[in-house]
Amino acid sequence: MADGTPRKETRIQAEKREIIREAALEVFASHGFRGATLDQIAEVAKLSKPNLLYYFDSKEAIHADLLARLLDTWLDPLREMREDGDPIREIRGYIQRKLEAARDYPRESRLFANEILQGAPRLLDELQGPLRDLVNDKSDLMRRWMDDGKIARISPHHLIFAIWAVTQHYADFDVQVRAVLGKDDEARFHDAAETIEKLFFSGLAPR
Amino acid sequence: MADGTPRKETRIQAEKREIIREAALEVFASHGFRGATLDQIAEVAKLSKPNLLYYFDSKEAIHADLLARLLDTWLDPLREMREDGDPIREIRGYIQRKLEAARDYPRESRLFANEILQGAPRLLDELQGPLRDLVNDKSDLMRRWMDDGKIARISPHHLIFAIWAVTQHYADFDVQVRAVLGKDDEARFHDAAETIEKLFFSGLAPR
DNA sequence: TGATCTTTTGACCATTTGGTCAGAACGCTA
DNA sequence: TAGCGTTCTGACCAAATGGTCAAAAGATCA
Repeated sequence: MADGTPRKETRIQAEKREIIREAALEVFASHGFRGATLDQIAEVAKLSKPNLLYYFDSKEAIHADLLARLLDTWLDPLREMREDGDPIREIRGYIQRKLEAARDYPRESRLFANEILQGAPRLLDELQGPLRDLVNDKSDLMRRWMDDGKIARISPHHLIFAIWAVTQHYADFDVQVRAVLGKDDEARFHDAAETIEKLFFSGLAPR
Repeated sequence: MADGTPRKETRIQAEKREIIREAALEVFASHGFRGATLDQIAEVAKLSKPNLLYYFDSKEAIHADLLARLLDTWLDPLREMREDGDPIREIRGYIQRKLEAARDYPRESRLFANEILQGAPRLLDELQGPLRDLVNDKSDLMRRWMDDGKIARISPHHLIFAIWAVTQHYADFDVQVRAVLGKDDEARFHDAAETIEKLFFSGLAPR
């Protein structure tokens, strides 16, 4: 087998690569790409540094691997928003899924946030391509709901931004949220859901 | 003058330190603390690296200086929220000021975001002290407004988080916003203001 | 103008860090 | 179990980076 075709991934390769991804996610999410070191990742993964580099070509390669897997996970909650079904329920469901993602996958959220903050050097194409297309698609959908008088008329793009912002905030700015609410406010995601719900659907104006 | 008292800052010192702050803000905001290098800062400031270190003791010291100046600027818009005056107007005004800050001082916003994302290692005390106190104070104020039926009943803490999230999003996630809206949507801050306004005060439910 | 204090610089240093490599250890299967 | 491909490691390297220092250059003012 002298051709360039990589032979099938062995069991050990699959396992170790997964261990490395897990460790790298941990480290990249809390220190950013530049802030993370291979030594740290190796330590968390309990592997030697050369061993890391046996499974991935470079630090960049590990990071790229994580990002590549991230975007789909990231967009799935929005993809699930369906044309049929009650508009208010659909939007509420989307907010809920996004908030759950922030609660259950904060490291992924921070990895993403770190990347965007630095100008998305390794993700720009994805943003301008698949992300943009999906958002435009769902914006059209929401506009139809508005035309039918099912929801208030508002900029769909900025509504989506608002949903991203308020949900991801609880993952990305978790330290700040905790600092304000007190160390471990276990109810914070529940309270957040309730508040966002009221805010987004009824607004602040008194009844 | 052999005592430890630092003698008065000279004109040149004041000027150069300001130039360095400006350059460092630029670099730290776009690369984070670890990602930024003294060489980059020196280049932007058009000074030699040893010259930088003549004005600031270390990379840490420059960063600390920026952060120290940041928090006040950061909290001022919230401080301005007054008990007298119409509640809805006061909250609207706060949102507006925050959005203007995101538009006019995106680097400061990103510097802050970078810091929080990494767990706020150099800012935690400020968050748990002054920030927390101010938020609690304004939360009490809002609760009084709710008791008086002036605004809908909602968690004041999470309302404040929501305001932070949706406004800072336009600074911190600017690349993503641009990627979705198209390269240079000059109206994005105007549209954002309008959308947030409608969302927060009337909500999505159809009239 | 000269003396003194401030500012600037080039050369240099130690550490950190991403990455390489030769060979040893391991594990699968004929 | 022998043989061979896979996995792993210690030693090592070059570049990047934060920081130092002695001395030169520039201000300042009596």
